[in-house]
Amino acid sequence: MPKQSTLATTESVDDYLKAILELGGAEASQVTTNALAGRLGIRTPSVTGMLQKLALQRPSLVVYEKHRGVRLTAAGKRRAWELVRHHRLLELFLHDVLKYSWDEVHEEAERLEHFISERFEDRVAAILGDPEIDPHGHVIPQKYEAGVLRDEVPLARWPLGTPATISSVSDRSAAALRELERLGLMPGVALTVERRNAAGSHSIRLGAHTEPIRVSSDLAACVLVAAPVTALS
Amino acid sequence: MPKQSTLATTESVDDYLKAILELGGAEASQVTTNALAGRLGIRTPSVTGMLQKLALQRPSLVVYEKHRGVRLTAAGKRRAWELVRHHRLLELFLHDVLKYSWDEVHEEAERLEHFISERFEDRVAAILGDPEIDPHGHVIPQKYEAGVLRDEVPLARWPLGTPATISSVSDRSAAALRELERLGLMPGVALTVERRNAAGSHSIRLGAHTEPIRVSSDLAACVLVAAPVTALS
DNA sequence: AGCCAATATTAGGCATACCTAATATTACAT
DNA sequence: ATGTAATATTAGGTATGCCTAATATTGGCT
Repeated sequence: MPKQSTLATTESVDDYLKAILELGGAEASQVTTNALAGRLGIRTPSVTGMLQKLALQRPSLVVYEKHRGVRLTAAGKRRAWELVRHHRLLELFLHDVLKYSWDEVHEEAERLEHFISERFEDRVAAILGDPEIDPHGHVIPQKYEAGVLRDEVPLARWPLGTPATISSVSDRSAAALRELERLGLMPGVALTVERRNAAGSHSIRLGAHTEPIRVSSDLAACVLVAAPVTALS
Repeated sequence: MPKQSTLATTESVDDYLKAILELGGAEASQVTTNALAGRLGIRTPSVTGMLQKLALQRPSLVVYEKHRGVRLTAAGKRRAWELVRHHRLLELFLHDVLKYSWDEVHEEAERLEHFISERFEDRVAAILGDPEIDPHGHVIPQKYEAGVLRDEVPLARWPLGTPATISSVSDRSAAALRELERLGLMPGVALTVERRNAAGSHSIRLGAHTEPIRVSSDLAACVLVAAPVTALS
């Protein structure tokens, strides 16, 4: 049986761990107190206090350097990835089985992810056929494993005129998700960025359409793209 | 839109409300501090403190009488019945959709009942076809309504020789549920109590079986029965 | 090097929900 | 009516997780 996270964590601790994982990104950069406070919607003294507490625990979930930021330990990463897996499985389950729309699933998954058992996780995964992708195109980590990284970049950095496929979209803003759906900007969709203006607005041509659509910089910021998958790969 | 409970309650408060509802029974008897402490697994000073706090809230969830016990107010009953509905819907959902066995569902439902949204509740009810009964034979209250009472009595009080049908079984002991299943003592099953001995053990004949089975008093305590439903009713 | 705004920490506090120890009340038996 | 065991409350405490106010530190600009 693969070794798994055995520490009991509270909801708040879980939220900190996930936030550190997400803010730290692929390189697991140190995450600042201010960034965490912003992400979690709480004050910086509260963040400092919690990080100091977490750093003192044994085994420790974080490595905390005063004024310099925080990183997850191996144990912290395991729990954080477990929560990400729970979250993404729940999102897919809410969408495919309970027929939620894709802009409704995030909030409910954010709440439930802390409370489901391993049994529940396994049953949901079994019913969904051990899926690899959630409704927003995010990779669902394998059980007991860290997430994998994909060659996806923000739409804002994709070269003009070069074909791309939408890899994933952020699940954090329900309003943004509704607008993305309305415009047809969903995972798997092929597109080409034709123009960007000074304000960051994008002119984008979708698939076989001839008329480009206008996408605001805020909305573009929610989209990650990748090179199209060729038939040979 | 039916008026619903608008107070935000914590998990602990929810647990108190449900415990008071269940211990108070059909007549909504006053529930003692000691009974609540036993049911919730905490000390009596903690119960006293919480009941005093709940009684002071506006609108109040309980009516508390020092040394005499506690009852739910209308608002307290509404929230308590809502949790019962959540619990029973979740149990059926875990059983029918996620393929949990009937002895596994209680613990998971006990945890999740606090956190599901109204949306989740509605989707689950829709998928299950607005069911009326949970896997243990308990009535699932209608949304926004109190539970209904049925003419069911403990097996220990059913007259000898009189045909009965199992109405519901307690969901609190997983071991008891496994034993009940092994013996075939499940909701809907017809039976006749042939004999009781001084220790409370029952000799029971099931359905068309000719050989009676032996049921301990503890196990019998988990079973509620009713007169068989005739073809005319 | 010095200034200053932003970031971050420290100190003290509040609310929630439980604990133990000490004390008060109740109800039952005699 | 009295005694006593069980029930229940009061008083003070701990842990968790957030808050504000005051203070310290950092990094960028001049």
